Amino acid sequence: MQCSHLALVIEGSARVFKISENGREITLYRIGPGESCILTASCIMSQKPFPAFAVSELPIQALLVATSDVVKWSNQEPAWRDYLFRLISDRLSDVISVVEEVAFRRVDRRLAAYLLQYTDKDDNRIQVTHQSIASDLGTSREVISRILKDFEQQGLISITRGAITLDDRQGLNSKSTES
Amino acid sequence: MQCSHLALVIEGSARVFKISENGREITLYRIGPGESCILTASCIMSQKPFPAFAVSELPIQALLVATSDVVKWSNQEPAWRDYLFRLISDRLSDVISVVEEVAFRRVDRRLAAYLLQYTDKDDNRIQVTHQSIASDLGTSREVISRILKDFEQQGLISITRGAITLDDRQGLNSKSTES
DNA sequence: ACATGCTGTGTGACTTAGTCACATACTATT
DNA sequence: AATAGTATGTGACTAAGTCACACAGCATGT
Repeated sequence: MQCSHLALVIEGSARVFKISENGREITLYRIGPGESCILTASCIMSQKPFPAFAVSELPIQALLVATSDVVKWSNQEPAWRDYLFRLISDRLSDVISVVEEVAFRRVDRRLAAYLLQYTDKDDNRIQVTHQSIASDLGTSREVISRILKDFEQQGLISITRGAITLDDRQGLNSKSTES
Repeated sequence: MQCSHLALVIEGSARVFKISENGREITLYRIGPGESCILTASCIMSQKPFPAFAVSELPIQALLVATSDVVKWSNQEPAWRDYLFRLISDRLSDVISVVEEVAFRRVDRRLAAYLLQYTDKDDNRIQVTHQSIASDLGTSREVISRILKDFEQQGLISITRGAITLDDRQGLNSKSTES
């Protein structure tokens, strides 16, 4: 995939992920307002192909900047250049964190952290399928289902089709951080 | 860790890696001649702390560039700026590859690929401990020892203390690529 | 030479993770 | 109510990671 434009996200969000031959996925990072698909930026500046996929999660409103302008501005505008640098650097640390997570942390802890991070603070509910959690964490659906069931039996959450409710944030939190 | 200089490697190589609480390690990428510790670059340009460790493997000869110069040149020299961009971009794809490997590929396949990549083409020998392979691939020593033993029993390699000899590159190669 | 200690490797038993093949349950549509 | 499509549950098996410890190879000093 060659990039002809750089998308500057104003509203919405997108998920950038890798996909394996057998169809498993793992999220590398997300892009929110004020950010941009830095892989695009990266492949614009270094003229290389794009090593991952991206899909929008929330409807996206974005500015499209032509590659020629991206390059031109980075020649003329220190602020723009700094913005690009910071963008790539941030993604680099994001992806390094993912490596760390996948290589070192147990799935149940990562799942607990995921739930705490993405669940609505107001109603303690999150609308997701087990499959989409699995795709985020880079594991398989069955694994997520089983751990969720475990959490439920420990009274930490309640599971319904397509949604999860957190009943004990405290407990989940200690799960996510324990040894 | 704050970075006061950017190291431009002329000779030698270094390994950049993450380390977990329990002491397990995983290599993120290596730095060779003509490259530089881009995490350093990254944290210079974005003024953030450094998210990993690096150690030299082969004795390193390097140019140290003061951070002030790094910034100044990137304002004035398009070529220097492009060099920096490409460096970070390359690291980003390196690390993304690592994510892919760890999340999706089996350890035996990764180990076979590792042996093929790092073993001396002339004498088909590589001098490494099982532990250092494990630290590279982000797994534990026992796992590596067992798979190596497996490979040995299949006649693919010979194991001696501190070194491995490849007896069947072909066979290893099909191992590393099979489904 | 031999004793000592350090580093590297082997192994069993156990837990956690991933795969495969299904069964079952919930929802929307007709 | 019947059906199709999506979501979840589960058992059985393989792969990977952990823990505890045995043992082997090599260097050192006396």
